[in-house]
Amino acid sequence: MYADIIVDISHENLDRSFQYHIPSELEEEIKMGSAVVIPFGKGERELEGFVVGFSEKPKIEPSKIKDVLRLNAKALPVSSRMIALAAKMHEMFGGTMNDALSTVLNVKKTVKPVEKKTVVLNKNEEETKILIETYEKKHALGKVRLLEELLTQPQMDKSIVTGKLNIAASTLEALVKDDVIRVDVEEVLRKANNKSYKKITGLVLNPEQQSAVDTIVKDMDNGDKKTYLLHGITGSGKTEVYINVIEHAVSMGKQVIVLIPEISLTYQTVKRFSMHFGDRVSFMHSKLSAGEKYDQYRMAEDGKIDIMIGPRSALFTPFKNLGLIVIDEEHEGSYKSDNPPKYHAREMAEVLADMTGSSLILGSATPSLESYLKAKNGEYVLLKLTKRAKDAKEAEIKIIDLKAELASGNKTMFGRELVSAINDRLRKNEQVMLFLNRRGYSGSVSCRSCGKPVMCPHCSVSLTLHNDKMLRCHYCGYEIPFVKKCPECGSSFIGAFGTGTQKVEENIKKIFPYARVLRMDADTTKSKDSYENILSAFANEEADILIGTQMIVKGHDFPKVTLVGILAADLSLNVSDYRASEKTFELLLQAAGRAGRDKLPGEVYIQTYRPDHYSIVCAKEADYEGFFEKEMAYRRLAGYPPLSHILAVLCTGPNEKRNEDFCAYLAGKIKEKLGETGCEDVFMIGPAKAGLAKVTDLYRQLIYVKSENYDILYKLMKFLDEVKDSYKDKKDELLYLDLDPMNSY
DNA sequence: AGCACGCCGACT
DNA sequence: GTCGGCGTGCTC
Repeated sequence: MYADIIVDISHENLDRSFQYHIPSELEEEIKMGSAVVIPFGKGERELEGFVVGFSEKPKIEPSKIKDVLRLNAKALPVSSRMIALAAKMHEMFGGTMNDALSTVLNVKKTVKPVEKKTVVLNKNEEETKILIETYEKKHALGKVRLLEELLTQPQMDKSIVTGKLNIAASTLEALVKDDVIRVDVEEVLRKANNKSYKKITGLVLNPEQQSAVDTIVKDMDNGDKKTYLLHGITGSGKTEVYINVIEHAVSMGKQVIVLIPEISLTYQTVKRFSMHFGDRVSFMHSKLSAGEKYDQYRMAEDGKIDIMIGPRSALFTPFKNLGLIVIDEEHEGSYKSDNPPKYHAREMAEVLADMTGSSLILGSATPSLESYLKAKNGEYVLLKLTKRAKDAKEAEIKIIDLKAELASGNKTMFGRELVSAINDRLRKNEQVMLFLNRRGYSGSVSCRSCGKPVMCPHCSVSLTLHNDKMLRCHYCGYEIPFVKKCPECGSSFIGAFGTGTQKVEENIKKIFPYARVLRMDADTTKSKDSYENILSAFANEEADILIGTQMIVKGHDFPKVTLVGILAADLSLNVSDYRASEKTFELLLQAAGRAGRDKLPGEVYIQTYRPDHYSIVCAKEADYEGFFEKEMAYRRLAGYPPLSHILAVLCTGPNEKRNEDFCAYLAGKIKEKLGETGCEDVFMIGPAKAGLAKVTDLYRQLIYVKSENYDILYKLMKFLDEVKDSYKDKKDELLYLDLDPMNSY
């Protein structure tokens, strides 16, 4: 009997299985997914690997095949379901099989359990008293101290004994040896969700929520596994729907995975769910320690929890009886992985749901075009929530035309209506959120004489001015003091253009000197708890105005916020990315959703130079349907996803010329390949300098290949992955392949 | 990845 | 003459 084994080294040359002979004594134990130790290479060095298949016959000359050494005791065995999931991921999104395996096995190693040690008295009272006397005679004061303490309480934490009582380890050992005491060891699982929350029961649902729940529950009862797109406006209570459906799934003995877009949303989501499901809820994300991760993994496997919450990686929780997957804010770009395998959590969730017969709920106020299209085509069941829960009314959205403001002499960054609205809220003791999608003090710094912006020497972007008088690159972190003279022409007419959150904060403090202002962006949230601190300070009404970048718009619930100002809606609209309109629309609706979430009515001001752009007009009307139609028409015309597909081929390297040559070589290969298969409807764009032509001193060349046929692009991706090594002059050049990219390069 | 083999330059 | 540079190739 032979096993196909993947070695635990992530390298292309090793990205295949190797056949090993299974010694007869291991035949019983080795299973699909077993972690094994194998001899590898000339040096017979011992490597770890995973069994991904079995075969009766040797595929190569039998004398070359070595024996499996043993099972890898340190590693967790992987269920064959996870191996299959990894294989599917590898197949769908490229990368090495090992990358796929390590993504799926986000917990690989067993970690020593935390042990709770208790010192227990082994003798009765009389015997102990006699012992104390004899020890006193021997001047064994430590033993006396401990035994006297144990007479009052026969069981003590070892940490108290060695700590507070200051008993030496040798003293304990001696007593254990003489059978006077014993030390009991108990394994303690590190609970990630270690807080307890007030329990809530009996949610009252409005008719829309109830009907959504009923639809899903009915299908579940009938064993009908489906995917649902829950399209609910902000504040419509999607979470209540999740909770009710989860309750049903759990009552059927099923387990549930809930995906959230970001680690930062973990705390509030866990709190929400724990209030209903108590300690049957846990969470898992990359910031947990290895031990914590391992214990969450075990708790899931042992059925000690029912609900796992977390970002992308939580999808791979090893539940025995998975019945439901929920993906909240399914439109979020963060569900697509940045590093290989560049998988999309939504698509992997579909695979996993198919494999396990689980239901899948995708929830969003602004569904991705991909999902909405599928819902319209009947692939997903569309469920709508059109009313805000808790009798809250939808916020009123107003547009401020910055062109008109400028024409009438207002040169500030705040429209007059917005200023008076802020004044009004400050007077009424209500809260305001101001949103600007650019951190730092201002945008670029450029010379008024020669017109050249000050650039980062390592990346092809202009430096951003911060209020500590430093110019910083937001891509590589390079910084220099603010230059007084233009580095190009020496002119001293140099100035900063555009506005960042720091400048907004400064100006707001000037206009409203008495307002208490908080700012939240990448610069103020560097330390571990800063994120939570700022949000809780604002929630506790320790501030009147919260200024921030997009991180403030996601899912937070501040009942006292009645005014949201979007200072420059155009910032996200003007980026060169085919998703710009979609992202802007999402952002505007999400931001608008922060206003008036409770009893107080909300108001939203959108400042823009392009008041007629459809993503702004549709956001004002909260008209998702209208936006969808217009955006789909644009995508159809331009041949963009979801109607068409794109393969991004990015080449990087430290030498500009060599990198260009490498990319040109690949472009030639693409042409050859396409000519060969005779595809009419495949278009290659490029090669050309990427939008970001240089990052951290690496030059970037880009090719886009578009086609309506996903298969062709997929095959092309595999093909490029194979031929890239046939380029002879390749040195430090790297190739990145991304199918239907979520961000622009 | 990591290790061995192999074919050329400066040294005890 | 040899030691060691790292380019090349292979791993069941």
